[in-house]
Amino acid sequence: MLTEERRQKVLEIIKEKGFVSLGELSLHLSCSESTLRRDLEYWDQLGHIKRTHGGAMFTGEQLVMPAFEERVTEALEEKRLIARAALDLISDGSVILLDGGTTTFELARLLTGRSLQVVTNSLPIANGLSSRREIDLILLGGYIYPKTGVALGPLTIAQLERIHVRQAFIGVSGITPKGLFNSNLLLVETERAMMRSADEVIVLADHGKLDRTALAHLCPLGDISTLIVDPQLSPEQEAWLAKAGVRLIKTPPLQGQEGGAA
Amino acid sequence: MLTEERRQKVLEIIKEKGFVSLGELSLHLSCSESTLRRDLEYWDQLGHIKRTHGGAMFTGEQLVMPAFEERVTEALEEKRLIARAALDLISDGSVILLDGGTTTFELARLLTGRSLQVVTNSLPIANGLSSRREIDLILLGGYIYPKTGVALGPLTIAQLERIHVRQAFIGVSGITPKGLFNSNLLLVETERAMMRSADEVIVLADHGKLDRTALAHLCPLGDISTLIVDPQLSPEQEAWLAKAGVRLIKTPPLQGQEGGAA
DNA sequence: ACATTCAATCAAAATCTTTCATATTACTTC
DNA sequence: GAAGTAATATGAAAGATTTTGATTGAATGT
Repeated sequence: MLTEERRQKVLEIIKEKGFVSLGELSLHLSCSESTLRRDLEYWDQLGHIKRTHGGAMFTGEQLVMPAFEERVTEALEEKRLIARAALDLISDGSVILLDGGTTTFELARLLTGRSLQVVTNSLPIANGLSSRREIDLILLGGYIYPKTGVALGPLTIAQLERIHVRQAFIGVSGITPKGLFNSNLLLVETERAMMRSADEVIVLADHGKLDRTALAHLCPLGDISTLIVDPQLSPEQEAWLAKAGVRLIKTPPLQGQEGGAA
Repeated sequence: MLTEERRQKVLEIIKEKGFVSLGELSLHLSCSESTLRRDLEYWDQLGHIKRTHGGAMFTGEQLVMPAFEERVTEALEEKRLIARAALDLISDGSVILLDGGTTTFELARLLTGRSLQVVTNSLPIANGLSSRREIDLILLGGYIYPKTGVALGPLTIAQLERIHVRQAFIGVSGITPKGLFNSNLLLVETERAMMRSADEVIVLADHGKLDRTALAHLCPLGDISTLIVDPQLSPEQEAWLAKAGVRLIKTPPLQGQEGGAA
């Protein structure tokens, strides 16, 4: 097999799977791991993939999985449905803000083709949207938190003070009757600034986030306009959300659920 | 068989299969490998195929990669040498600013392993550096110019006013005795702000940029501290650069790259 | 602390480029 | 139309490059 041909196959596999390990690659292609490493290096240089310890992930041409956390695949279908529900709230030509996070990332993927102004502090989202001509992208700068690739801190907050958006879509780690939580103190500072900049605050969360807390308290429940969640939440949870005056949007139940078709 | 006829067959086979090796080609056509190589060379020149080690691949109708990645390979070796020369100017632990552009991108690539604070308005650079733990990354936000993925405009400028860096590395489209040029008006505004934020302004350019102008005038020559360029510039060019008081750093010539010559 | 995984290096194999002599084609001239 | 000449195409060989798989010590993640 020709060098180029093999490289194409390598890229194809990575593109298909999102992430591969070296061992997995060498199952498909008969050549040494050294060679595969070199191929990964090659595509990495061209920016189509990103090498990681143990393998590589696709980052090229399209909206891609965030290069950051592996939680992405967790509850993926639910996140997609939540993102789709969020999409329905967005009208053409408006200005929205997208927080970092896996669910907002899913939402970003769905925005293609819509004429919008999108503000975000998330590197993966900016990445995916940057080549879309139909979308005006405004990136929030600041200190980049390496773990998730979002901009945080005083610079980000200062920039938010000069920006006003119709809707802000926020992801959180936990929701309890006490309010919303996220895992990082700087992050919640930044998210508070986002909320101040928005007419409407829409929180995206799967039911797993309910009744869970995290390190940093973001705000009381009353500060948000809308919560979009999948329908698998308990009646009690629904009750205290209603009591706090949160507008609750439940996604339709999973249709093709069951059995992760291999 | 006529030459033309054989060449057509060669192209046809490549188009059909996508990839072919030389051996495979010579099964279908009875002539020497030398001749087939010349045929591949012929079609390669016309852009219908791309020669590779061991054979060739069809490219006639394939889509081309976006502008950014394409330009990367142009004068790549020179850019790398320029980037390497720039690297020598950076001391560990310092704060640098990287403009967008292909040469600064090469520089960013070389930064891995150095403990630095890096400020950039370039999405591709931020991408590459975001997971490096040894590097503190500060991203400049703003309107993202889709063509090159850099942040521009008033938001970016406002953010730069709150930042101070030791060295700013800037890429330009043209350099003449009249000064520096770039292709985008918003971009030069932003770059001026970068220059204001830096103690030292270092411009990276290959010799092809000399004596070329572009749409937007950035600044007179006197405003920059240092120009790093490959050594293929004319004596006149060197003269007017010296006259303007620009510190000129020439990279070593391409061929004579010392180092690990075995 | 451990087991992986990585980057760097090396030698062998494959392939490439260059060069040259020969064969073929095209063109000129008579 | 035939012979001679220039231009191009071909095949083969030598030396330079590239690719590859294996091996090493270093770096990384649990």
